[in-house]
Amino acid sequence: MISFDSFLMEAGIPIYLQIILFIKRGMISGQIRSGDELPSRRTLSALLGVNPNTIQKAYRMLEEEGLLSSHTGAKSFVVLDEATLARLRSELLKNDAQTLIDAMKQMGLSKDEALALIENHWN
Amino acid sequence: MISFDSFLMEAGIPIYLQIILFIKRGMISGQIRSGDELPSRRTLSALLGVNPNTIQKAYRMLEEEGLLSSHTGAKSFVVLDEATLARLRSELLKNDAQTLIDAMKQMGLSKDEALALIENHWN
DNA sequence: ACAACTGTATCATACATATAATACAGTTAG
DNA sequence: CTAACTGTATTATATGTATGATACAGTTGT
Repeated sequence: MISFDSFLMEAGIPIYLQIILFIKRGMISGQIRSGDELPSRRTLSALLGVNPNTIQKAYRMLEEEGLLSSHTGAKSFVVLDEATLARLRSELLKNDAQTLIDAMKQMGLSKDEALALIENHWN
Repeated sequence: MISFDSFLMEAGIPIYLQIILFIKRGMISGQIRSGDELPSRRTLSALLGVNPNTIQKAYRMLEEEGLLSSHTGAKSFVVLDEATLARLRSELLKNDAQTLIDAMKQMGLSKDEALALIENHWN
């Protein structure tokens, strides 16, 4: 069963999007693999202190993207092939990198200053 | 007059927050300085294609944070001292760095992999 | 003085997000 | 079989975000 122990709520971003991101990043890291069972909507709802409908919204969007399989009565599980995993990895990494780079450039930092900033804050 | 030429709308984040961030980052870069006049609510509204009330919300929050001064009838202008600027710089840089680092760690990247990612996407 | 601009305030509407309370249909384990 | 769990659907309510229209008060330049 997938663990949500390290899930931290972040203000400003919709909860259902945070859940989607958390699961996608888990897939990229290898902690979440094809065939893995997801916690039920009600279980995750209780675990995170979030309304079941919000969990359902996140799961539904993941299903529409083809990343999980859901059928009435049965537990939902992850569906992943190598091509999809590569696409996910590429999309998320590129987006995260570009977001930081745009912010750094707008604040007038050089590449080296940005790299040093990440270096210093890593631990 | 402060320029908003390089302002790009980003999906998913409230517009008024994007405007606030844009202005704060301009302050950090030195492009926006104490005493500078801001575009009027109506002018910026037309420039960005955004409702005047949304601009007002952003300006109002900046004023509540003490970063600008507004008085009925007169143009609003930036209010900045060195201590505030240092606080802004520290807050935004730390937040941006930590956001990226958390994402990279969750996806299982090492520090060197993260640094290489930024390095490769900088240009 | 006056016209044209400022900021400010209010009202209505629409959509997205999140919660709450139910209900029902399909599955799975004891 | 049956109880307890699944997913799914519906309805209602509240809040935040964004738009649109309008009004009024204070300023600034000519």
